[in-house]
Amino acid sequence: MAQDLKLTKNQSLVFDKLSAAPGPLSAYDLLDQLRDQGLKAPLQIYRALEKLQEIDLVHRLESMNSFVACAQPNCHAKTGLVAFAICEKCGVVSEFSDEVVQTRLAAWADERSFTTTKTSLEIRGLCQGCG
Amino acid sequence: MAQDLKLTKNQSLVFDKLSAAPGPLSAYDLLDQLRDQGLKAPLQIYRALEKLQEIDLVHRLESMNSFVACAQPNCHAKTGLVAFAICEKCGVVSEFSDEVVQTRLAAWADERSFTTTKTSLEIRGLCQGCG
DNA sequence: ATGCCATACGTTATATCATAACACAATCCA
DNA sequence: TGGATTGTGTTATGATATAACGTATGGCAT
Ligand SMILES: [Zn+2]
Ligand SMILES: [Zn+2]
Ligand SMILES: [Zn+2]
Ligand SMILES: [Zn+2]
Repeated sequence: MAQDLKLTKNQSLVFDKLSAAPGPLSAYDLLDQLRDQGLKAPLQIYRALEKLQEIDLVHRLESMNSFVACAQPNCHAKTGLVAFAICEKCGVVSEFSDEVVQTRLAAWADERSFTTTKTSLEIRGLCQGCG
Repeated sequence: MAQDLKLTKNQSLVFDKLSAAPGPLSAYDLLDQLRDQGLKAPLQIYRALEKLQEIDLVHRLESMNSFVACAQPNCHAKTGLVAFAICEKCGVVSEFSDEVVQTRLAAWADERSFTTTKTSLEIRGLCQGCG
C-alpha cells in the first residue's frame, strides 16, 4: 500500500486485492471480487495487471494462468530471475531466487548468443504441510 | 516414428504433426492441420497431447500455451528437468537441460520439504539469428 | 471363446482465459 | 494552453481448455 502513490485507481484495486489474497488469483477471480468497486470488464483487470507486472509489483504464474503480488519489497525480478514454488494442494506460492541458477542460465544463453528478455521458472508440487 | 508402435491413431497423428513442425503448435493449430485426417473436436487433440506428455514424447510450453515434440530420443524429462529457450521472433525452441540448475532446485525443495512433481523452466528472448 | 476391465474415441455443449477496436477522460510537461 | 501519453469504459470477439455422455476397442484372466 505504501508505494501505491503512483498507481491509478484500478491498479490499486487489483494490487490490493492480490496482496490480501492467500494465494494466486486469475484475472476473472479478480474481476468477480472487484465488481463491488465498479469494475465490470476483463480488460480493466488485464490492463491493471499489465502495468503492475511491468513495475514488478505483480508476477504472472504461467503454469496456472494466474497472478500473485510480489513477495519482496524490492523484488529480485528487477535485477534477475524469480522462481516460484507452487503447492498444488493448498495453493500457496513461494517466491524465491537463486544466484547459481541465474548465473547458469545466463551462461547458457551467452554461449549461444541468445538474448534473454524474460525467464519463467515454476516448480509444482506439495509444500511441507501438504506433502 | 519408430516408437509409435504403442501409440493410437490419434496420438500418432498429433505426434507426427508436431515432429514435422518447425516450431511449437497450439492445440487448435494441430486441430486445423488434422481436419483432413478426420479429427474434428479439440478434445481429440487434447487427449492425444495428454498421453504424449505423460510418456514424454511431447512437452507443453506453459508460457505460450503450445506444444513441441521432444527433441531428445531419450528425454531428460524422464529423469530430471527440461528447459526451453524460445525465440520470440522466429519461434524456434531449443530444449536443453542443466545438471547444476537441476541440483540447485532439488536442494531448494529438499531444504523446505517441498515435494516436486513438475518443473517448468522457459527462457524467452531472441536467438542468435534474430538478435 | 467369454466376460471383464481399462483405455481410447466421438460428439455436443460449455467453461475459462485473453485481446481487438473505438471513443473519451485524465495527466504530464514543454 | 495545447499536444502527447497514458488510462478508462464498453462492446464484441477470439483463443484455450474441459465437462459429460455414450460407444468402441484391446488386453487379459477365466
Ligand atoms: Zn517479486
Ligand atoms: Zn500446500
Ligand atoms: Zn524432451
Ligand atoms: Zn529467432
